[in-house]
Formats: sequence, C-alpha cells, structure tokens
Amino acid sequence: MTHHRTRPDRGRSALGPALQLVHTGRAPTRAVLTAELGVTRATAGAVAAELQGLGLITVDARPAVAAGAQGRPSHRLAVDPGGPVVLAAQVHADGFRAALVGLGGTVVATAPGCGDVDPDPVRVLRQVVAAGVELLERTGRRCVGAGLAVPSAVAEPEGTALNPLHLAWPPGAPVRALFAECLADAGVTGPAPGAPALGHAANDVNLGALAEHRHGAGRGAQHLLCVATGHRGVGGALVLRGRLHTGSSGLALEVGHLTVDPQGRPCHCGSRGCLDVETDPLALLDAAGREPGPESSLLHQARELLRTGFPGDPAVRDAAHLLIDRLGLGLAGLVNILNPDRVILGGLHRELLRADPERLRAVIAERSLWGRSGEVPVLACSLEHNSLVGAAELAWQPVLDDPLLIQEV
Amino acid sequence: MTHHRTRPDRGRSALGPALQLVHTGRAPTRAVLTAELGVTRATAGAVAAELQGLGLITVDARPAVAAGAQGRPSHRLAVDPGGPVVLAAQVHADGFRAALVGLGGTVVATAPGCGDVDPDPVRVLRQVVAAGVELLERTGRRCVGAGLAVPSAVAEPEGTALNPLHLAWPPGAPVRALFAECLADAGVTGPAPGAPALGHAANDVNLGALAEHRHGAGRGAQHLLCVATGHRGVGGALVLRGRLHTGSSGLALEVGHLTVDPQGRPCHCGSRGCLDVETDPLALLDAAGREPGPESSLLHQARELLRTGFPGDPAVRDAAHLLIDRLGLGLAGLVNILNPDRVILGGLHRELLRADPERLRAVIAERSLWGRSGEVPVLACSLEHNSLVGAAELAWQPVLDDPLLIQEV
DNA sequence: CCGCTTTGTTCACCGCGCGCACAAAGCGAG
DNA sequence: CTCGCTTTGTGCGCGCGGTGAACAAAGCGG
Repeated sequence: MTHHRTRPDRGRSALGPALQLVHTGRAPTRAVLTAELGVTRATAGAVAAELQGLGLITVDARPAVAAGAQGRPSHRLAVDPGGPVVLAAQVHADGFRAALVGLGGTVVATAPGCGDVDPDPVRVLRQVVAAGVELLERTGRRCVGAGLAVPSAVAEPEGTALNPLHLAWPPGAPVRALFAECLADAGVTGPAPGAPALGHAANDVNLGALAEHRHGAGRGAQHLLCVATGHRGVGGALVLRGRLHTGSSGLALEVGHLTVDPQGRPCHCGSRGCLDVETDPLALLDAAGREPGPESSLLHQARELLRTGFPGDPAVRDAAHLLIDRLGLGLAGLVNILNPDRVILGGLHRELLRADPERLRAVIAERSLWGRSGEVPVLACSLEHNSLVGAAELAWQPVLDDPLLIQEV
Repeated sequence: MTHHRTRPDRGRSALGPALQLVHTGRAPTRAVLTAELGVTRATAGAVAAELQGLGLITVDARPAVAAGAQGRPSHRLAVDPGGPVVLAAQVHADGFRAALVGLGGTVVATAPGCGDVDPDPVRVLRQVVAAGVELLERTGRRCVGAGLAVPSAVAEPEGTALNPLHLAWPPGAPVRALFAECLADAGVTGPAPGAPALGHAANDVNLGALAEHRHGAGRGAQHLLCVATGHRGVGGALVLRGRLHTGSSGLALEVGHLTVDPQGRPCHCGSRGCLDVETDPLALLDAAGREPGPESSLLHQARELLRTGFPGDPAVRDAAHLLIDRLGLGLAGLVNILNPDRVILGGLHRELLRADPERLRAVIAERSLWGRSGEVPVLACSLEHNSLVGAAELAWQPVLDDPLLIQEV
C-alpha cells in the first residue's frame, strides 16, 4: 500500500456548501450564492453549473418576479423537483410511515401508514423498506439514501435503540444495522450508483429538530432547542450551527428527568417530579381528572381535551396551567444550561404553548437567570411530519457534504 | 468599491491546523503531522518550514530518544520557547494575576498578584495591564494578544460581565471593551505588528475548561464538561470538539440552578436546593457545623476542612457525603443533557472527588439514565492556573486559526 | 435611444497541494 | 562492514480550483 489520504480531494470544495444553501432555500439566485459562499461570481457560476449537471438543482433564466429591482435580473436557483430522492421512514407507536423526500425537504410521495404493532423490529423494517421500494418503483425516481426515525434514544456509534418501549421492541435493538440489512436485501441504493444504501437512523425528536432547523420554524437559528412529547415521556434535541448535537454517544438531550416539581409523582428513574411524568399527555389527563385511554392515543386525547376544554372548562384550564408552569420550569433549566437562541415545541408541548403562550413565556423568563435569556423566542414546530423530513435530512447529509458522491464509481 | 471577499485567501490553508497540533502537543514530529493533517509529506514539510519561519515552532533534527524505532528517525517539532507570547490575566475575589504565556500553554513569566479589591473595573484593569506591560518590557518578548478571565458570566457578543459580584464590580460592566481600552492605552499589540490588541475576555470557568481540554486532564476529549466552584456558587463549561460552547449569548452552562435537593435551602433564584447553594464551600462548612470565615477564604477553609477532617471527623465525613451526593445528582442531570465523554471538576468539587471518588461515580452512574453514560470518566482538573492558561488560549486563538496574522501589515 | 446598475461568462494566471522521484538516516542480518 | 529494509525529508513537474479583470447581457429610467 502506498499512501493513505484522508481527504480524497474530490472536486470543488465549495460544492457541498453551495448545495446546502440551495437546499435550505438560502440561495435563491446565483448572486446571493456568490455572497453566501464568499467566492467570485465566476466560481459560483461554475459551482451552480456543476450542481445542475449532477441533476440536483435547476437554473431558471426567466425569473417570475423582478419588482423594482435594479440591474440585470438574476437567474433563479432551485432544487430540481425531478431530481433524486431519499427514502425516509418513521416508526412509532401507531405503526410506521414511509415516504420519498427530495432536496429542499419536499415530500415527493407517501405510502399509506400501517398501524400494526409488532415486537420484531426486523419484520417492521422489512415492511417499511418494502413500502419505500414500492414508492420508488411507482415513481421511477433515483434513490440516493435512506433514513429512519425511531422513538427511542439511539446510541452512537453503534446505532442501537436503547429504549424503544413504545414499539414493544427489545431494548438495545441494533436498528441501524437491521435497517441497513433490510435496505441491502431490497436493493435500495445509496449515493454512489449501485452501492447499497447506508441505514441512517436516529431519534425522532432529534430528526424533527433537524428538519425544523432547515425547513421549518428553526430556520436561521444558531442554537436551536427542541422539546416534544409523544404519547408518553418527553424528548429533547439540540441543533448547533446546523448540525445535530447528539453528544459523545448519542444520548444527549435526555431531558425527561429534569426535576420540575420536587413534590411530584415518582418516576421510574428513581427521582420524582420529572419533566417526563409531569408534562406528558398522561399528566394532563391525570391533572384534569380524565380517564386515560389506550397508550397509543394519549396524545390525541390530551390534544382534544385542550382544544375543547381550554380555557372554558376550569378543570382543564387548571390542569393546563399546571403543566405549563412545570414545562416552563424545565425549559428555563435547559435555557440556563444550553442558552439557545430559539426554542421549538412539539407534540403536547406545542398545544400547551398555543393554549397560553404568555404564561409559558412568563415562567421561562422568570426562572431563567438573565433577562436576555428570558427573551428567547419560543415557537411551535411548523412542519407536518418533521421527524420524517429529518430522517430524509440524515440520508441527504452525505450528498450535501459532497455532491459528487452521486456520480462516483 | 469593487468586490468584498470574506476569505482573504491568506496562504496555506493547513497552516492553522498544523500550528494547533503542535500547540496541543499532538504533532511531535513531521511524520505524525503528516498523518494528522491528512496531507503528503511534502506539504507537511512545507507547512512546518513556514511555521518555523514565522518563529512559532522549532525543528530539531537531532531527536533525543529513538529507542527501538524502525526507519529514519524523525525530526522533532516543538513550540518555539523563545517565540511570541500573549498577555494573560485573571481577576478574582482575592485580587488579580497577570502572566505571559507562550504557545503550548507554557507560562513564561508571572507578575506577583495583587490582593486589593476595587469596585472600579477600570482601575483594576489598568493595574492588570500595567503588570503585563512590565513583564513584557522585562522579558523583551513580542506580544501577539491579550486575554482576561473574569469570575462572571460574560455576555456575547457585547463582552459585558453580567454578575461580577465577587469583584464588587457593577453588573453589566463592559469588561471586554474596558480591557481593550486599557491595552490600547498601554500600547499592547495584537497579532498584527503595531496594531493594538483586542481585549479578549471570558468567564474563568469556561477558560479553565478550555485550558484543561488543550493542555490538561481534558486532552483528547470530544465533549468535555467542567464544573467548578470558587468561594461561592458553581460554574460550568462545555468544550465541544475543541471549541468552547458559550451558547448563543455567552450564557450557556449556568449550571448553578439545577435542583439537587427539593427540600434544600432557598436560593436567590427563587427555587430551592440549587447546585449553587448546596455544593459550594459555604454549604460544606454549614453542613459540617463550622463557622464560615470571610468570603474570600471560603474555598481555602472548606479545602482545609476536608483535608484534615475527612474521613476521620464524623461531622466532616457526613457533610462531605451529603455534598458528594448532591453534586452527583447535579452532574447526572448534566450528563443526561449534554452526554459528555469526560467530566472535569475544579475548586471544592475537585476536593470532593479526591475525598471519595467511588461514591461520586456511583451516584452519577445511578442517576444518569443509561449505564454507559454512568461510565463517563470524572477527573480532577490538572493545571495549576487553568483560567489563566485559558485566557491565553483565547488570545492565541486568532493566531492558531491563521498563523500568517502575525506577519501581516 | 443611451447611460446605469447588476448579473453572468470567458480566460489567463497563480499558488496550493499531489504524486513521484530520489536522498538521508538509522537498524539488523549476513 | 556492507547490504538490504524501513521510514523520513526534500525537490520538481503538474493539475486544478479559484481569482481577477475583462466583456457581454439584461432590465430600468431619463
């Protein structure tokens, strides 16, 4: 063996950043691409041409609008709507979802979800991949990767799901490896033509945060904190400068066990009054004196309760206020530690924010240390299926880092 | 105006990374520099030659030891002990300290500390800078920057000290601007010859963490969490992939108000049982039934109490165990949120770790969620004046990012 | 219609880093 | 001691990505 190079020096170095700018909608024209990349117009032009040649973006010489603009109208850059896609999938307590997602976070095709609960991850993943393959065949799109969102912490770098309890899967299931295996069996290809796709897999809240950061309410944030509930428990995620912060072993932002009520109910973690058990859908139903239904409908039930009973029904109102106060306490703690410049809430937390935004913001402002931190914007998540789009982001990432991957041998 | 370039394309791009490798001791020879940079030997040689020409590193053709090594012995790369220095300073409750620090974190010269407490930051900073200038004149070294460590959160990007209470300074004092002003008045130069130095300033715990990461117990850590006490209160810091994480406005890692004892004593933050008031030196003295002395000696007093009374004195032992349990709870919470791969403790926390490491590690392992997180190494900080060295790191950073700065017009 | 402004493109040039050659410096076997 | 063997250091030609400055193009307004 002669010489091992870590940087294979593949092509233009500005190619990846340029594609990311178009992908996130921050480079609508070659002119702003030039400015954002900090290169000359010549280089930006060459880069755009190369991306166009790869079939990733389109250049439209006829701009629709040019109202009052000075000088020569610029050509419009956009993600190629007919370009390659990735297979994005999400498994959750209610079943799974599969879709094809193009650049720009656009969902190209969706498979009808399946509602079965199956304790065997391999069977589920086979179904997921089969649904994706069916979409690929029907649409005839080229696939350049696959990503999976899982309602569990995923350990890095192994890619094992540590607590997929809502899925009835065994703890420690090697979801990434299993997903990759199913993809290989089904012949799903990755960025490089012909080569099998890697099985990207990560936690669903993390992926939702990533999607919100790139295409949703988190756009432009430097340090984005997301907190969301499913049916049970609370998840968190942090996006730092555009990259997901998963910690050294993928277990960061396990925010469920922050203490938000010293006198609260006991938690399986050994403490009491944890965010997990004090602000999830079950906690709302409990506080409002409602009988909880089956686990896989808790979020629905709590949501409906809020929609119909807030602020009219005093029991619902008091229960919501209680949860908002506790959530605010937990968020204030996180703000003190992470100092994000934006906070996005999902699941029931989003509904709590919608119900009484002033109260939540007031609690956070009061309990976070410095006035300025208290002014951190708290927003509702804005993407329909942000975990799914986030799974697609994961799959797109290698191409976003090096677009030439999709044409290599 | 013609064209604005963001990247001035100054020289070799690998120059900065190479200097950082030598600076942190990760590139003792040209051979490993080649491997670490991922370039060819030719390029690494050219880079080393350029850094040598800048007077930043030395190349020693005669290696001292070559025991049992195969092949041609490699030349040794090292930081130039006679190279430029930065002015590093630290202000604290007991006064201030000033020093000259070269590359590699080596303290070249130290000024005798001054123990005065002065409510006027400008007077203090003038003294600090005067002490530094005296050192520069005495040693005749070239100064390429200045950094200051402050026992207060420093807001970004303003550079104001939000709560310099231990210094009796007014909250919100613009330390960075004041420091820069004093430096300019004294004629202290920055990286570019002739140009005045920027006044780099940051929180002391943050800077201590940075120093530990580059030259101390944190070397090689990907995600390093540091927690330390002064005389009162608790500070935290996080180093992510070699860069300090200060959050979006410099207020990250305000860990003092994590709840570690729901029934604990009230804190000025409005809650009770905060890490701040439950694990600082005053808390130990209180728990052991000792009368606290003056504020500026609390750390000393608590340290001595532990050294002499642990584990012999039952009151001291119980008090220490209590603090260890609470500290462990707080650290477990932080580990759950940040998932670091190493934790370093300073101040009284370091002494608590020394006193009973097993107990502390057991608490963290028990309360952090996943077994693997519980195995995160918890170490004592290892540098004598880590805040001072960290202040120097801050000042060196521009040069580490672009070594050619020190020769530009 | 001609300036003005901004955008896109062409082209010569330049410097960084590669790849390869060869030299240098130790070690060990014969 | 000499001859391989291994690893490290260096000189040289070259490719290529990006610059910079030209020119062309495309609207707008007087």
